[in-house]
Amino acid sequence: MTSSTYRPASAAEARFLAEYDASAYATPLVTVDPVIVTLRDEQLAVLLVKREEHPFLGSWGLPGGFIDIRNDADPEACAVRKLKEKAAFVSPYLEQVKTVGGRERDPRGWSLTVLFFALIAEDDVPPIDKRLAKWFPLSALPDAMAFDHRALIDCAIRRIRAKAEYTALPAHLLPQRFTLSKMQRVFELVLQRRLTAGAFRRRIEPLVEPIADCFETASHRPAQVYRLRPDSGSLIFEQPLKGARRK
Amino acid sequence: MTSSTYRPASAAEARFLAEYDASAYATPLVTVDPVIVTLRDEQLAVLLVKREEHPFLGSWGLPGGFIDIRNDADPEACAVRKLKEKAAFVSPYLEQVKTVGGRERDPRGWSLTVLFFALIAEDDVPPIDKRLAKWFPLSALPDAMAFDHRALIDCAIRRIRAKAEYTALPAHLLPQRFTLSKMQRVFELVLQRRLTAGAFRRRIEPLVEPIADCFETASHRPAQVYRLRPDSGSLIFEQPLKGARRK
DNA sequence: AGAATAGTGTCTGTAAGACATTATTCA
DNA sequence: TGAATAATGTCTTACAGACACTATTCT
Repeated sequence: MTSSTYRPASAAEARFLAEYDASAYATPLVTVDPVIVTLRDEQLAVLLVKREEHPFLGSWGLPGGFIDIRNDADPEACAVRKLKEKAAFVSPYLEQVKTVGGRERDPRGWSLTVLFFALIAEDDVPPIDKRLAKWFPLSALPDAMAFDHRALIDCAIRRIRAKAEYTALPAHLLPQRFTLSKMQRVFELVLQRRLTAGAFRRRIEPLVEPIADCFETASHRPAQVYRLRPDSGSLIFEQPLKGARRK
Repeated sequence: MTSSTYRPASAAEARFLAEYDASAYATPLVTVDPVIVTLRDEQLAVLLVKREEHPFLGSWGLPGGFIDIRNDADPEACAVRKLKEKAAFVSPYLEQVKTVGGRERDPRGWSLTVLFFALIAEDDVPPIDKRLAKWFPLSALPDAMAFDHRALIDCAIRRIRAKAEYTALPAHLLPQRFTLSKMQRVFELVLQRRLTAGAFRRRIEPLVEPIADCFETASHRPAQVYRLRPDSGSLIFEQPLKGARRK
């Protein structure tokens, strides 16, 4: 299958392309693996599916799979499709991490996988079919997982934690409306350390805007409800976080 | 070709693997493209090769190519092989950027490429066959390039520039021994702005060590020669650079 | 001596962390 | 009134950028 919109530069090139047979060469198996991350019970959790096919039949693994060159426009589209097939996620934040591959990572042969992570707010998590998929907190991942998926998860989580130091990435784990206390808690869970409220607010304030007359009320002072500023774009801070608070 | 070291979990899985034919499914074309970067005449420059095959015959493109699943252990090994095939680079710094793919980027069909960049010191650049390959300064890249290689170069350069803000990545563009002034100049060229000597030295000093009694001499005060500290590892700074100097 | 670059010392501004204090609600 | 959390104000510290000043060599 050759591309349709491309205009060959010469008759010789057109002939070459007409005769080109991509299947004549041995290529790697190519998959996409999304690490779908949310917060559950104050813990980072990832969605795993139970494999219904060989190899690793019955093991837990990432909800990924082969790129379908007929239907996927690009790797991102493939990742979105995988997310849709497992559950009707509402356009979560999706980011490519890296590509890993080699001769040994898949017993079916030389394989390459494009690793993504997706962040989704706890409130936006759709119900899942518990026979097929399950949320695992990071602290209680299954012992034996399919392929190198355990290493892939570690890699994606490292990336998320690293970016939380100098961007507002964890904001994508929050619902659209949130209080700054909730937001701080999410950052603390991702960063695995306590932050001080003053510094956190100063840092995050330029990226959020209060929703007028909207407060979250409880048996204490009501909390202003915020949303991300529509123009806050990449959510990058000038300064990385420095330390942790002592108490 | 299935992996040899894997031990199937069951007889059924062993049977499945024995009968698995990876070539039965349509897979993308899979390539690796390294953006080889050095400094020439006070400018960032990339190595391009003239394509000797269709498509884009005669155009300049990145010195990449197909993954050879027989000989390449993983994508990094493939990138190293590509670098070796074009010139005997001495183990340059190599980093994966991202993977791009889709239906339209290669007229031969749905293709995926794993993008890398390599950094190499001007002094370590081996001589190249000028009929096959050529260094292009970033400011004077060829107008029409093969595939989406122009966009790939832009992407790799953006990554290098971004990391120069919070890591000592540009150090890999220096020879093993260098003066701090030379180092500062390299950072300035990568960052495209002037830096102040005081702040730069404070920042970089923990990552380098002076070589005893080794000075670079000229018609002015001799400059201490430094090398990277062997333990400086990932070369990450606590603080990102903030601004530029005025004059 | 003067040119040229290497290298240092110090001031200032900015922003982070610490922490005490005030604010507001409900039980 | 007290518990609980929200939100603010201020002090201290760390470090980047500015910039003047000293150091050392060669011509």
